[in-house]
Amino acid sequence: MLTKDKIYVEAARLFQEKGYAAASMRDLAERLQLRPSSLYSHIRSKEDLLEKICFDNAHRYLQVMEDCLQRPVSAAQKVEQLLRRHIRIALEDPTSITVFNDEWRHLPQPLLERFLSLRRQYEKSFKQLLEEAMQEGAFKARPPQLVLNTLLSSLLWLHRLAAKDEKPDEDVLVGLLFEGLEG
Amino acid sequence: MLTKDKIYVEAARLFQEKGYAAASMRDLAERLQLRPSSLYSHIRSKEDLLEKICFDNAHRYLQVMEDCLQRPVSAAQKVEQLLRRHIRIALEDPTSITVFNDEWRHLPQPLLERFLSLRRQYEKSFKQLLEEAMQEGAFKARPPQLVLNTLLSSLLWLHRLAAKDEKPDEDVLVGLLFEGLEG
DNA sequence: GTCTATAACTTGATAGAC
DNA sequence: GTCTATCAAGTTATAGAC
Repeated sequence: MLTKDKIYVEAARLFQEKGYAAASMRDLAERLQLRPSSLYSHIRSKEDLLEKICFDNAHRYLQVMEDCLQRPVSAAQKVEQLLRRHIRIALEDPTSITVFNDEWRHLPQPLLERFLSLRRQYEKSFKQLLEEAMQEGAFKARPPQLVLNTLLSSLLWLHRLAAKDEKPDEDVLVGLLFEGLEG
Repeated sequence: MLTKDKIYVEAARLFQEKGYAAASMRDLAERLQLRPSSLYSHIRSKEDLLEKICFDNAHRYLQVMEDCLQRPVSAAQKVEQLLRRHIRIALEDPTSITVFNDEWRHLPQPLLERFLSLRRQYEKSFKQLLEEAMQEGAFKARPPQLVLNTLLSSLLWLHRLAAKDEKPDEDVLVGLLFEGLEG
């Protein structure tokens, strides 16, 4: 694996563990068994690391959204697929949801606006899908923004289980979201 | 209001906005129209600010838990009360859930362990309540840890609405958690 | 592409006048 | 209890030898 790629992988882990602001380039260098200055032969700045991590994941989620929208199934089934893909991404690559959700606010200013724009685009598609499913009668009619926020937030804890062997069951989790506590 | 209290209030807001690590004592002083050094006539350190915010909220949630456990109602109804109290706290004092959930990891080491102990205590009570409700047949039987994490996470977005006038409806949110998307 | 050395700056916190 | 002045340590990043 290229040193550059190793740096990005380790940076994502470090940002997840300590948060972007509390993570230092010294930390990062030490984990890679390099001197801090050597990092700069591969990357331009700490902010570049955050930028790549945030935007790679933003595009990944937008790609997932596109895939799900194209499927020839009902809106409710598209939502289910979307949730399942979210769960899988969170379990396979736990840094993704964390950085995507918690650390983007540290992006420097024109990037921050671009990032928020992608995020709004994603949320807009998701909300439309929820509204469709409600019109179909598959979902109970509720304010789509509230439902969207609740759904996305409810998956946020998944990344914490990264280290543990015991992964939560995808079907049970989807069941909980679809049927609620009362099931 | 005492200067000391103003400092704590503003610190909580600042930590919520920028995160503990990215928030500087200079930021804080400026918002209070003080010189940075003046802060230290009222508080001992930046860490003290985080400590108070985290532990005050930990005790507040434990108090809410105690209140709910003592009510002479079914386990499922206790869970509902607990969720409603969580929602109200998040809407009334949006810094609470945020700092309590995101910034505690920056507590210095013996405090961190004490904090996690309180948190485990809270989660243990909550899990027991969920298990009771499942045994009563009010809730579908699912791994309690999964349900707990999903519930607590699903409320995390509430703090973002702090500024907006439009607050989400408590009943709709509780309905979504109890009945799921399909309602 | 790694290293040593260091520049330029920000951080939390203190000393001491008023 | 606020201020000015300042410190010691930590930060990102660069220069230049090898």
